[in-house]
Amino acid sequence: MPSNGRETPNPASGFTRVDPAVDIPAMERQILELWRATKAFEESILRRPADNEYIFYDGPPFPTGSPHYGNLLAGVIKDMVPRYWTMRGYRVERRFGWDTHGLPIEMEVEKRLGISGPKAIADFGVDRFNQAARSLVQANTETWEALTERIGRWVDFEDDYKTMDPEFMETVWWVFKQLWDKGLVYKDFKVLPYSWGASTPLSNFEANKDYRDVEDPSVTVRLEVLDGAGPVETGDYLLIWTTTPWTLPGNLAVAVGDEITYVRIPDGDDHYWMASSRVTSVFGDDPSPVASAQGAALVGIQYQPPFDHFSSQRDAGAFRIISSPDVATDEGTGLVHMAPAYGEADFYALKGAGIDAMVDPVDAEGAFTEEVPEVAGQNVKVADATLIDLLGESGKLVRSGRITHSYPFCERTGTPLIYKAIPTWFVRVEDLRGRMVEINDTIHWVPEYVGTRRFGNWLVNARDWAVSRNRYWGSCIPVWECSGCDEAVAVGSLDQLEELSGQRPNDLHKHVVDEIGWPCASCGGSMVRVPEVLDGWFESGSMPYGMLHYPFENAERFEAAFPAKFIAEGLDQTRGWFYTLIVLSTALFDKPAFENCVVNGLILAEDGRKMSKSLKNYPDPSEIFDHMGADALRAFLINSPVLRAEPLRFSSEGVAEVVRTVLLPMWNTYSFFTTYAEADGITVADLESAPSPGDRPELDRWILSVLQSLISEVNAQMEGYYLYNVVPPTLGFIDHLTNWYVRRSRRRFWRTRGESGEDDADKVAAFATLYEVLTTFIEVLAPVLPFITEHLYQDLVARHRTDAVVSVHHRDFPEADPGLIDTDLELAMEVVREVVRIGRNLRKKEALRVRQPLPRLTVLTRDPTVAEAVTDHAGVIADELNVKDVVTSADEAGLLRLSARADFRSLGRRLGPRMPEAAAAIAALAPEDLEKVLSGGKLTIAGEQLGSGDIIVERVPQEGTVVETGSRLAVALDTSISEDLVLEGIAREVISRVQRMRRDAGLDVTDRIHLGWSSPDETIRAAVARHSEDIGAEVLAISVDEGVDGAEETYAIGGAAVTLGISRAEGSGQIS
RNA sequence: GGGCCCAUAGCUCAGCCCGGUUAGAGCGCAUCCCUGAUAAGGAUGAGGUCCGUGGUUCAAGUCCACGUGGGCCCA
Repeated sequence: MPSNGRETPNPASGFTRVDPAVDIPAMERQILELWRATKAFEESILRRPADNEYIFYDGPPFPTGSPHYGNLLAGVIKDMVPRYWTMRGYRVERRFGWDTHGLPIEMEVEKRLGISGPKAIADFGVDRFNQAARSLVQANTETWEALTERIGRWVDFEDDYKTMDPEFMETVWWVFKQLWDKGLVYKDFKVLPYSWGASTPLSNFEANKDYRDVEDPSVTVRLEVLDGAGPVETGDYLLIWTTTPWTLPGNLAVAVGDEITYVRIPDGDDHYWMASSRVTSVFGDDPSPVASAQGAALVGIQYQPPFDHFSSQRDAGAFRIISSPDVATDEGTGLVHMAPAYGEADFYALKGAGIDAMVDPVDAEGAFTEEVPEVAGQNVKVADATLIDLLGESGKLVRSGRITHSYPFCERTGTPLIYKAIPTWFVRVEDLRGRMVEINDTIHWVPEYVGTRRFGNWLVNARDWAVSRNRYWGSCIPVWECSGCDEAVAVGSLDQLEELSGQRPNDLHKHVVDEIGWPCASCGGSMVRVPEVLDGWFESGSMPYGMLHYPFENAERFEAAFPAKFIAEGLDQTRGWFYTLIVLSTALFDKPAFENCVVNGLILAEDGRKMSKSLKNYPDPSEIFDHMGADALRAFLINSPVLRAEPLRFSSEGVAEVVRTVLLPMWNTYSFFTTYAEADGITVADLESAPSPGDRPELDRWILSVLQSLISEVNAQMEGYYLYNVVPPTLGFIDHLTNWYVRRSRRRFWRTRGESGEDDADKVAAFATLYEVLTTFIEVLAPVLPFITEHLYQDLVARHRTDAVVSVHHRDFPEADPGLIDTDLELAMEVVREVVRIGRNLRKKEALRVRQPLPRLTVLTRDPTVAEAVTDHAGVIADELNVKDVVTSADEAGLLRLSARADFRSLGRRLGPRMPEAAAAIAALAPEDLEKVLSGGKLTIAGEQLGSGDIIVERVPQEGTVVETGSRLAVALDTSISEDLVLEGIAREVISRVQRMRRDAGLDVTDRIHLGWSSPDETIRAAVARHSEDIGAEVLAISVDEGVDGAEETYAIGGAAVTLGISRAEGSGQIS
């Protein structure tokens, strides 16, 4: 493989002028064509050695709808990094992945089929339902492919992975079996939102979709204390309150808050306990507590439950007061009825109290079972009334009313939701927690805080993971249970399934697997698969293994390539993919699943709100592509706060800015190069014959040095995954290149070739330098701007070299050549640019246009390095600022005066409270004292010996001078304008006017003209006459004659008129 | 209710980790320059109670606490 720049050039190959006006989107579409035609992406992988892999994991998105900016952003990051490491010589495979299972897909399928809920799905047929889900997934992938390609993301859609592939699903079984064998899986109850209408638990997300204001019972119930202790006497009553009387048969405890104060209120012969702060809401304004206690003191007291159907549960610890941190006193009585089957907080409070009891007398359709015979068969909401009556009859009802409140409903069936304990499979994440935290510490997160704080905190508090879902379209929980005994088997492969059942299905979805069973090995009963499917996150967390069908295939490859070097996703994946990847990799391999993780923030619409299709508050991505192109969008996104995991307000203005500040300057430079290369007939052979960089003029060495510095900076940032630090130094480089190198070099490119050997050498050096800079710069930017860099590569490199690699993305990423870096030179040029900047500022302030030559510019400095930089570049400065002479001087008498202030940083620590006093004294120092300090002397101020390290002496211009100070120097302009200079200034004005006429006449930059002029003004006549030769040379006039003839224009210069006329000379248009 | 993040110019953001007295950039705006990159390019300028309150300190945009507003995630 040839390394960069070593391909065989076609020596005769010349360059073709490129129009500076560019249609970027059209150019990008051509590049897409080129990539397709040359299979550039596939090649970029194959040409890197297979034993030098860089592993990237692509987090699988749901194929619902079309990709939004968040997906595109993730795509850009996932493209830029692999492109970079590919250019660094690694083989970076990029297989696209699809998260094909899960609730969002099922919901979409239900919508399309017009059915809803488990009953409807069962009637429709799980097999047909799953088939519909599969078709939907396949149909939706196309828009993704189109937009992904358009943004320039190179990723393999052909060899993609899908979580619904049988191979992937088999690996998921294997993963589950690993956990099972390690004892990390268990089954328990989990309280979930439940729809009796649909006979199914819902996700929290679904449960939040339909809240309605409804009227419900509001009952206060008294529960008799059975074993009083302390201030609580036997026979006292605990007051509880609920809006769901149907949960009272399931009551197993009453909760208090440890810190809450409870009081004993007498009422007739009875005494009631409740939270002090809630007394008036129950008893009105005249409560007279006779005793009080903190909640913690009440814990353990036994009471008589509202109903006695489950009184045997007392042996399990039920019907006692327990403590719960969730008890609040903003409603109710501060004594909270606990029915663990019907409330998540209840469930955990009993667990926390060590009470292993649970009763659930409500069936799947929301009706009471025979366990509560009084209401058996009644729906819970219907049973409410009966139960309230029963409480009244038993004397337990204290108050009964109605309350209107907001309550969740089932979005699909319109029935009220209840909470209900559902058997659920868990992974023991809490056992893995410590190790997960340690493993997380080895991961490099960008930005860092996401990993160390946000994700780290999440890990420390990780709870066991509920991995089962009562759904249909997903990987199955591969557990078979015996109908007759406790036997349970986890199946981890098709081989095992075949061995057990004699069957080997080619699809592992629920409708197939549920049909498979075998006789129980211990009791001869039948082994039946449990009904649940796996959480989709379990599958995406299994992606590193599932993608390769590990361990059934690719075992060696996987082991060599795990963990991944790099992943990138949004901040919302903290609890999602990042988490499940780590849980599973820790459980299975005791390793992280990835080494570097780039986390991006959320993209908001320009108005700061979420992007919303219905609000139309953001431009369609394809609009951006059509108007400004993918490169601009990529650079905009990469350079934005989303790369720091912060939200970004998307604005197409920002994208347009990238076009203006990055793409157009690059294109302009490219156009500039090709224009003059063509005009001069520069060939590749000419470029090759240029002197080696070290022997070229300083300006060339300078820009090459700046380029090398940029290369080393970009490499450092990319190696650290700080993608957001790549664009800013690039912008700085573009400024150096266009506003200094090209501008300063222009005349070198124009000089007529062949007039002098010395000029030719300089010209070729300039062309070679600009060529090398451009062709290297595009390599640096190729990962960010894959299109424009490819275009330039094709035209500037590939065209001229017979065995060049076909794409810029196949080249090796540049590495900085320390031999070309000259920091002294870079520093000197900074000084020069500063002098020029200050000089322009001065001219502006003094209203002295640059076209008017001035006699002298003086740089005031005592720094020999600065003085040397100025002296060495006096010509450049003189040219830029149109002055006749540039000198340096250390003598600032009459121009600058000294001014002092304290160096707080060094003095503050030493002086402490005496600081303000010293600062005032320093500001008031006399010039002689300052001179003394400057020459190394010490002064006694505030009782301290202070020297040059403590006092900052600055020079400021004296009033009435044409002087301006910079950070390390001052610039003085001599503004006396002699007669000669006036004439020269006029000549420059004339040149300027003629150039404008040339442009307005549409002449080519190489066209020769005849110039005629006339003026009634003596001074102008003198000026033009004296400088006619210079004028002619500047405006490419082969004759300059008094008397106008042809197209003419009259201008005012310094209040006097001049008439100019130009005409194109015959035979012009030759090489200049 | 909890965790994390953010709040600096009209807009988008640096600066904050490690405190130092004149807070920067780009865009936009205004004024001007250049005219051989020209449907480009450049310079200069105006514009800031650094969200609020309190604290620590000789010194706070920067550190601490509390609050306000916004975001993400979780409950």
